[in-house]
Amino acid sequence: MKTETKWIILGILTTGCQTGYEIKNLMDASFQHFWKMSYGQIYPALKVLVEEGYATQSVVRTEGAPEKKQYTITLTGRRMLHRWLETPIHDTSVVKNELLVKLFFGTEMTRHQAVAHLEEQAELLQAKLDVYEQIEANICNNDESEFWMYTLNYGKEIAQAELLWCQKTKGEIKCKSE
Amino acid sequence: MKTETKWIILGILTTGCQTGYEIKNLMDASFQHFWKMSYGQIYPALKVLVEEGYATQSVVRTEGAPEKKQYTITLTGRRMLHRWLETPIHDTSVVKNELLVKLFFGTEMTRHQAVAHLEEQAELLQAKLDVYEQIEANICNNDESEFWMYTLNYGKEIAQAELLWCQKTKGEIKCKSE
DNA sequence: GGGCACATGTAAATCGTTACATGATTTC
DNA sequence: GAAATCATGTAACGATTTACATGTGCCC
Repeated sequence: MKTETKWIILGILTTGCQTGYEIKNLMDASFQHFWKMSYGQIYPALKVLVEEGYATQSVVRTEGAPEKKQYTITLTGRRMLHRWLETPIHDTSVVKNELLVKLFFGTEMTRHQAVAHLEEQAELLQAKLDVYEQIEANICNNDESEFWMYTLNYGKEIAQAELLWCQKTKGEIKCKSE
Repeated sequence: MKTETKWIILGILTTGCQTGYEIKNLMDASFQHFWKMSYGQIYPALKVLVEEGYATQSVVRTEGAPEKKQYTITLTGRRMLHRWLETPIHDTSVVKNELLVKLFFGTEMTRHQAVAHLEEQAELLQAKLDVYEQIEANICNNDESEFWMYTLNYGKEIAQAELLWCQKTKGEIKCKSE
């Protein structure tokens, strides 16, 4: 079990999410632009956290609802989380950018093709930006959302920069073909 | 074998690199900011490419140098590469940003800690930018480097945007603590 | 002789995704 | 009664990293 996965799940337990399902929802809603996880990672990680004493599990049976397993972070768990949060960030960045890879091999395609890729990417980025704007419009800017806002800002600003680069590069590629 | 890995190796074969070792070197020198690969992927991929008829292998024995295996892309290989280059880019982005994750859990650390992370990151970004500048200064701007330059520009502009965000966020975090 | 650059490769372990299995309740 | 949402989980597969094994030739 990669340690980061475990600590991130543990961290999410401090945000009000208590079940695997809720964790996955939070991931998809607020986290997906900087980290992704599947059920195949979440449920086993929760199990491990309980085994190690960093979280406790309780089964909740509500009438008129499916049974669910609530997880709560323990004191030891919180201490370990803080320890992880304090440690310096090592470059985990597993970057895979297919657009840049294909563009790198630009001499093997037509300029028209390269431009088409950039245009498609620009559209996707614009859509991403629109989503971010919508999210921002829908949250009340309270104390609890402070740190989330920083990560959202990151997403917005990087997408913006990517969009600008797309436009600029498109222009340069067209320019050179004349 | 993930198809992308194979096509990327095949693409690199068109850039003048002919051995696994050279491919790895190119990767580390020009590619590392948007895709990474280890020998454990490169050598098996080369083997597969030969098996599928997309590349040929020849063993070269030079006096006073270790034996090496040169790979050359075949006509079929080039045709398949072009086909891959033409296909639309699907979002492969496997983003893992530990800084954003830790910042997301900002309420679980001191503001001082959060700022420290941002400062450390800013330094790393500045170092990255310096490396990019140096690379740019050392290459002659000929036709062959055109597409590589675009990917380098991407790296520079995104790093720049990240740096700005670091600075801005640092300010906001400090501001709120007073 | 030590260290470095060149050069190739694999096995094991780890990590992560996908697809599947299951089943309750609610809404249309 | 169909579809959507809530809810949990795993097995198989695929991808990737890490560590190891091996050897040459050159320079100090």
